[in-house]
Amino acid sequence: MKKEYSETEIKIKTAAKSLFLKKGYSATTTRDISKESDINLALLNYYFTSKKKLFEIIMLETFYDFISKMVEVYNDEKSTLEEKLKLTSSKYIDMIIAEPHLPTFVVNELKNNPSSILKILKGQIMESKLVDQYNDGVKKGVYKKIDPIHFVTNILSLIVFPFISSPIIIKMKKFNRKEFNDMMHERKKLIPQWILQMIKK
Amino acid sequence: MKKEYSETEIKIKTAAKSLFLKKGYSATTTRDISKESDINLALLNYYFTSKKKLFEIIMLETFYDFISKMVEVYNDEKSTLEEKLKLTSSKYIDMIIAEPHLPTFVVNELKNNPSSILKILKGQIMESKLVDQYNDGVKKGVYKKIDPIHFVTNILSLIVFPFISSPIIIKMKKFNRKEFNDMMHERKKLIPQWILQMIKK
DNA sequence: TTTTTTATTAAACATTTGTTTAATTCAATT
DNA sequence: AATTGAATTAAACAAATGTTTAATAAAAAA
Repeated sequence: MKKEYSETEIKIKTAAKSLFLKKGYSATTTRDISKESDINLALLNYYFTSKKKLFEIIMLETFYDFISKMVEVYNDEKSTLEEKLKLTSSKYIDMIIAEPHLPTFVVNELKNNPSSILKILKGQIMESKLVDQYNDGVKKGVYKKIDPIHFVTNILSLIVFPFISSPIIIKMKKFNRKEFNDMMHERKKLIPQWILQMIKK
Repeated sequence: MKKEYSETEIKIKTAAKSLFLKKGYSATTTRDISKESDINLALLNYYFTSKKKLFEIIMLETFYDFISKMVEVYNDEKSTLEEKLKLTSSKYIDMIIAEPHLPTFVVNELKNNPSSILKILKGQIMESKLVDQYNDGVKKGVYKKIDPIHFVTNILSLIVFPFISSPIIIKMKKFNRKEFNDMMHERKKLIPQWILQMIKK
């Protein structure tokens, strides 16, 4: 599964990831990548065969990082449902602030290439500890009886979508980047509260 | 503001919109458009000067449709806050089911071209009747005192994001397209309820 | 040291792509 | 019917782009 990459390969991958995330697959040229990584153009094909292959490697790694961050938290045995909500919000918001292009990139590749990406995604979410805990709450009569897919969907929506629509928010509130990020940090606390209110009877 | 388009211009625009929405700007070629619209390649430049100009026209029209649907409902004088929530959910979900590529398209162009798109967006949302009604509720002590930007953001997040992440949802639940759409229809009722629970004290 | 393999480079190649040209057809006007 | 201007077409052009080649440099193995 893992592969050891040489120094040049890492240089290429790093530059390519940055460009693919920022501009997407089609708008990124191999010459862009060679320039950004400061390697000779031919080395891209020498090491990665083709632009497409290189892209697929990066895409899979990126998507894997994105999903596994969620899966880990959702399947933690010790934490409560509320703690899981807090940790997920916090981790994701930090991750996306550090890499603002991540959501649109993932979203686009989901659309263009759903099958290959989604191999990663087995039952790790709908059969997670978090969903169990939610279902327990339903049985105990403290949570409303709604298909947990809505619960899972809503968490991700409230966390991720604001980043995707950041230009709108920034415009509407006349924010600068810092003020926008502050708003996102604020949501780390708010989202878990909101989610709990949504599911409570 | 408005322009009368000839039959051929409409054929070009229709095909171009469909392709730009599906594949994005860079991945759509002028030859794709000429083929799909069944017009001669040179006519694209004859009528629209360049691929870029054509794209900008389509992008602005599309974005305008997307936003104005929200602005209209939000500024309706007669309806209550709850009615506005219901109507927005319902209208948007129907719109996106009919044009599933819309959200990712808007999202991408927001990222690539925020300034030109957002000219459309003045204070029509943050100074809307809906936000007034929310602020009234806060004053009356029935709603929690939180910056209304969160309120507005959450509405759009819960409506739009599930479509963007549809491949994930479909995979997790082993849905087909119809079952996914049914889930979205279900959310027309649920989202207004959730939003109200989120803001209530 | 010599040989062999691996890494790197500049240049070339073949397509693709956006755009333009120049000729032709069509429609409206005189 | 003749003329004018707009609409349409096939072909060509120039630039961009992904990939390959063939030569050279560097590193590893003998």
